Amino acid sequence: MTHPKGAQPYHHGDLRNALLLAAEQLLAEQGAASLSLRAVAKRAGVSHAAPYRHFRDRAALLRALAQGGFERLAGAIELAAGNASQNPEQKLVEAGVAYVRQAVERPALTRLMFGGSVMVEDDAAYRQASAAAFEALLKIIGEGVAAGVFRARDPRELALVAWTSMHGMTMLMTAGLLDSNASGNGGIDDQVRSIARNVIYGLSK
Amino acid sequence: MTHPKGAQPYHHGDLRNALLLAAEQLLAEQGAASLSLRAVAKRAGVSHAAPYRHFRDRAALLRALAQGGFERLAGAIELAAGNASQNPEQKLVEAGVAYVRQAVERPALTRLMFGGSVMVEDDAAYRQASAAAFEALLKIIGEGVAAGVFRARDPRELALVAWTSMHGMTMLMTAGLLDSNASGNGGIDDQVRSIARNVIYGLSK
DNA sequence: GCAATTATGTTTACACTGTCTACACTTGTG
DNA sequence: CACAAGTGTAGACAGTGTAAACATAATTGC
Repeated sequence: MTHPKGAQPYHHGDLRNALLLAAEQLLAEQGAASLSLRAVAKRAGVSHAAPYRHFRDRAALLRALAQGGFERLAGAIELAAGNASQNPEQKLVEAGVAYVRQAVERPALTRLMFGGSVMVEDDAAYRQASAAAFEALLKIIGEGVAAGVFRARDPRELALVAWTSMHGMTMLMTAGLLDSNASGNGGIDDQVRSIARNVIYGLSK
Repeated sequence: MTHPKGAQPYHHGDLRNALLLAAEQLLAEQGAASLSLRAVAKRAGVSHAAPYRHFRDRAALLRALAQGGFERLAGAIELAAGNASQNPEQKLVEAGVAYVRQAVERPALTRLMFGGSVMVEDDAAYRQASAAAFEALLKIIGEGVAAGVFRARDPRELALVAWTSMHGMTMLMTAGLLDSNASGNGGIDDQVRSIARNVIYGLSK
């Protein structure tokens, strides 16, 4: 530590995380398209080329951001399923609520995660993070099938149905094509529960 | 027409459409993020500022592209529903197949349409085009409810369920998180049919 | 017919972006 | 304590969106 107090140290100390934090803020403020690496550097109080010591390029930064989002998502699903009752149906519904809620709270991050513009290369950590979210869901379904609550089918098939529904709702909401703020925040949750139950019980008579 | 033959006329004649066409090609080739207005202009054989005579800015071009996508989507749904048998369930399934197929054929356009980065302002034509796609779906469901095939609920509620499922599948596929090319093109259709039927009949026993 | 107006393209210019290279400082290691 | 590796800075470059000034073609009013 040679820097006199009051002056900024030449080395930031934790720039990588500081950049991710700044980037997440800017992402939420103005969306991914207009998120400039230079603005991220400026917000972190660092020169415009400094990020290149921690991320190969802009895409790598965005990928790291998305990866963090998947980790939080998987955590939220597992937490919700754990808190819900033992009833697999209810677990599934609450997992869906957690999924959508998590996404709607961070629409820009969600669109980044699922937008497809990131990740084209097979970033291993990235794929693993997104797979973990699906596995959490798969576990709930598997238990439900074992308990005889859900139809005796390949849990992967049923999990896919649940996932696509919740994911579709998420995407439509973050795209602004669904009233994501219909009658407050509880409104979203109820909307998700309604859809989830309809998926569970089916559309047909 | 003062231009000698062999030379390009000063006025293009149909530049707006030429720009949209060029943009759609570039979109498919390299995605929306790196779609530059200048590249579009170059492909249309025109100077880099010419597009500004037809689109206020880059976003306006993208919005026009997305709007066209919605119109095609609505058309594909209606066509599929019309071709299917009178059975509302089957109509619904085939509408889903059309929806997903249309999207998977143009992944970049689809992500543009539903990516949320476009359209923030209430572009009336845009909203109308996207609403038309939903109305086509609503009609199928309404007929099914009237025929007693689907449960006696608000058709909007049921349509929402169907929409979210199909849309979720679409988004996961175009993001590369689902095997969109699992065993050829028929593979997609079958996957959609499987999910659609599961939604119709429900997950629970 | 033909001038005036409007529509449509071009050129030039500017600020901003991602990224590269050369350099400076700091920190650890022999 | 030298020196190598790691981390941050400064400057440069090509490419971007967009605005302004200008050029040309098409249209309109007489």
